[in-house]
Amino acid sequence: MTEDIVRALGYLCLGSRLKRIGEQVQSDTQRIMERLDVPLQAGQYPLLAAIDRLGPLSIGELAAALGITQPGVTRAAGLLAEAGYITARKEKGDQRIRRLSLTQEGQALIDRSRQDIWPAIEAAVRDTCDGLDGSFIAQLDQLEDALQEKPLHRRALENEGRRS
Amino acid sequence: MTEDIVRALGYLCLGSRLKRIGEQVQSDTQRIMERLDVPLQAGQYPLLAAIDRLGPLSIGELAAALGITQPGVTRAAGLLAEAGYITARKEKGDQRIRRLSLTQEGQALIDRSRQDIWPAIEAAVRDTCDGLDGSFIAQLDQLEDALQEKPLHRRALENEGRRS
DNA sequence: GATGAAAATATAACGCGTTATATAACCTGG
DNA sequence: CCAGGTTATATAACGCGTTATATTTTCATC
Repeated sequence: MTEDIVRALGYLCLGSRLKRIGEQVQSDTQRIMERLDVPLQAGQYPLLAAIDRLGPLSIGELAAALGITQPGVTRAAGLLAEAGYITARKEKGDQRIRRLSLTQEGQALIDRSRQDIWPAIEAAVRDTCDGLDGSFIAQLDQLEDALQEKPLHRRALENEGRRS
Repeated sequence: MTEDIVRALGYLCLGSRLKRIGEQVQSDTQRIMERLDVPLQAGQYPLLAAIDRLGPLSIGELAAALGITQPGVTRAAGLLAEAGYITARKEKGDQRIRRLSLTQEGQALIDRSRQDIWPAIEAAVRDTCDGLDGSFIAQLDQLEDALQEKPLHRRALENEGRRS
């Protein structure tokens, strides 16, 4: 087994490493969602959650709320609209603004998520992060090891078993 | 200023958040590299560093060393070969394997990097991470705040000034 | 020593972020 | 009241990761 260079390089590769761990978490999360029949990409949840939490938002407000760029939101919102979870209507008064709201299906999905899906994901992630301590780099090491040893989706499964 | 939803959602959005911070770090790092006239993408450094550190590697070994998938390495290696920093030659004995080595320019770039570039990047990142403490989520909050307040490239600039 | 499985790499298509730029609606000063 | 700048969104092109699959070479077995 060859050395993990990104980990070995430490501060020098912090960006690559954070992206790598983030992708791992997203991919594990996706598996939890698939098992619970959630018809979304993991990355689309924040967008829906933002509208749910803050009320109907413009594209620009969403971009600010999510910390991503406007074209990213425009595209993601297009996909979610196509899937039927949000709708856009032009703002009365300023026709440039398209205000995005949840549809009934979108709201239903959020309701179900708040009830069943989000708690499962959150518990799995919290479980993984709970034991971490020490410097930032040390915690990244531990987090990667923990995800490797028991991925989020396995933790979610075991939590589910324990609860039923 | 609207609420930062990804931060507010905490464990639930950890994947999105790690990716977001990673992209921020990469983008700041890129600016440091541009100022120092490094003709690379920040994400290409780990690949060169791996070959430098471990010697000529096959595509598969590189993928393992970097923790990314083989097609990702194939493409990145193609770009670095095109740019003249690495070469591939078929393994004597097993013609399936293409072993990647640094060219003279690649080695020169690495030498310069070890001397001047990597220390600058590493110092800026270490500077940013040094004060972090507490739980993982707490450290992520602090890291984002620190990057926001003084980006890596500004830290690198100031360090340079201090050294000269 | 041919044949079929396994291994290494390549290619294609996509996800999701980015930057740069185009378009359309709004606002403001002369 | 319109000319020009600003603002909101859309579009295009790219970066860099992924999965799925094709291709080539090797290996093992009969």
